[in-house]
Amino acid sequence: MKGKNEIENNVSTEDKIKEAAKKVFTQKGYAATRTRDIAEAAGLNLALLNYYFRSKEKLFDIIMLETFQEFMQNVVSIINAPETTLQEKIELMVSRYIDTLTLHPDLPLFIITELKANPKKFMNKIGMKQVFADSYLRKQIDEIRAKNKTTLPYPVHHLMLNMMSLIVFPFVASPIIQNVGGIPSEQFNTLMQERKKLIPMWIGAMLQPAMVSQEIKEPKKEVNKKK
Amino acid sequence: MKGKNEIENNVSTEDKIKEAAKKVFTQKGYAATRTRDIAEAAGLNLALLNYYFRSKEKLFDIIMLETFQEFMQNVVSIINAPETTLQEKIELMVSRYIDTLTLHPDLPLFIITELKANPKKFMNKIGMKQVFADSYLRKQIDEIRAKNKTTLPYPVHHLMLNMMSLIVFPFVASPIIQNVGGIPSEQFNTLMQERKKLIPMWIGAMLQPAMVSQEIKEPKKEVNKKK
DNA sequence: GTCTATAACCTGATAGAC
DNA sequence: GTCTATCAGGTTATAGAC
Repeated sequence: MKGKNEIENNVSTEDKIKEAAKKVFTQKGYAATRTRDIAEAAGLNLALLNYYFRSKEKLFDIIMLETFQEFMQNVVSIINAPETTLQEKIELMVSRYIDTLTLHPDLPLFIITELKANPKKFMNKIGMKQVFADSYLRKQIDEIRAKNKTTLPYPVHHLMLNMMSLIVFPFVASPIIQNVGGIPSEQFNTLMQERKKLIPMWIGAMLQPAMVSQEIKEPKKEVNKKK
Repeated sequence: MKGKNEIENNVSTEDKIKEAAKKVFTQKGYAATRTRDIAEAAGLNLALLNYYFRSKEKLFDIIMLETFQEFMQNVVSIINAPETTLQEKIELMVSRYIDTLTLHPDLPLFIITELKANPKKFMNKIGMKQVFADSYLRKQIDEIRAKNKTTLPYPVHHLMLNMMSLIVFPFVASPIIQNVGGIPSEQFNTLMQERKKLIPMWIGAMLQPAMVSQEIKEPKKEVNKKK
């Protein structure tokens, strides 16, 4: 169907459109992008979009699904590898996520926004309800807790949530960090590189049962406070 | 100008519009909301919007500014109180933020999205470049570090970022947590209540210099792993 | 398959009656 | 101040030439 006898610019029109669509959609969101933007970004005519994909919405759905799966796939494979230690898993996840998101910083905000705008639409098509609960990672954490003969003073899922928070939130909040905080994007990337080493360390600390009793040591204030 | 001699439903039309606008805008974002939605939510006519505020955009700008300031104000007052200890500040911030966001879970995503869509527009009007760097909280952290005669193995601003991540990210990601993770909103709120106690604990652990050396204790794997 | 021109529709904004 | 009716502009989708 493609690559007849012309030299072809290597990539099919359909893929050009998808590529451009992904770029514009992830950057501006569904509602704010006009099909014209996509056509322009692809260096193509508007009518082509409707020729290849029937409508803006249909095109969007494809992009959305692919993007989301790509995003999750990353974790799933790491999280379920039986040959890596817990420590390695954590380091791998942090590192790979930070690299991916440094290249595609718009991804998380895009996925979250569109999933929120249309939960029912994508809920079903995303067949992964209990990614974390069923994972090998989860099993390893449980093992450690058993081995150490201690119980974490909180449900385990907080840990996963914390890890994702520490990794993903800075990217999501980068409009604030960069514009309000006045940090240029170059410095932001450095910050995230630092976190590759720091986040596993922090997560490790959260796994320590001893941690519970630790209090912040600081000079006592003498001022009376209302309470 | 209002409340002439009619019984008046207590709240002025202008405020009805603002209230409805805030609700719809924060829920769907600027691009996806139609002025008709706002009018309907306010139980009023479309033309009224343009009568009171000149355009959709002008109305939006007002909402956006107010919302953002409200959001930041919360921190600033806590962060700069000289009479509370560091520990108290952290507990207060966590607790107050979680309460606010439980009531208005859309706020962070809204602010981030719109700030990203139009950085230049709001950058100037938001007069708070270095909220954290200049804060009393920052000063207290520095004091502790001096007192303990240790240096944290990372720049301090990570700490603030971590705290915001642990608090705010779950709300931002709630579309994923609730729809993909299959956690109902009631259970989500419980989760966040738990975190009121947990986050200060975790942040405390991050402040411990000893933390650095802690490694995760787990059974060693014998499997060869590629590297 | 790709383009131009245009139709069909939607949305923000206004005119004008009350 | 509030409403109904309508306009003006922009956006998606299609018809039809090449």
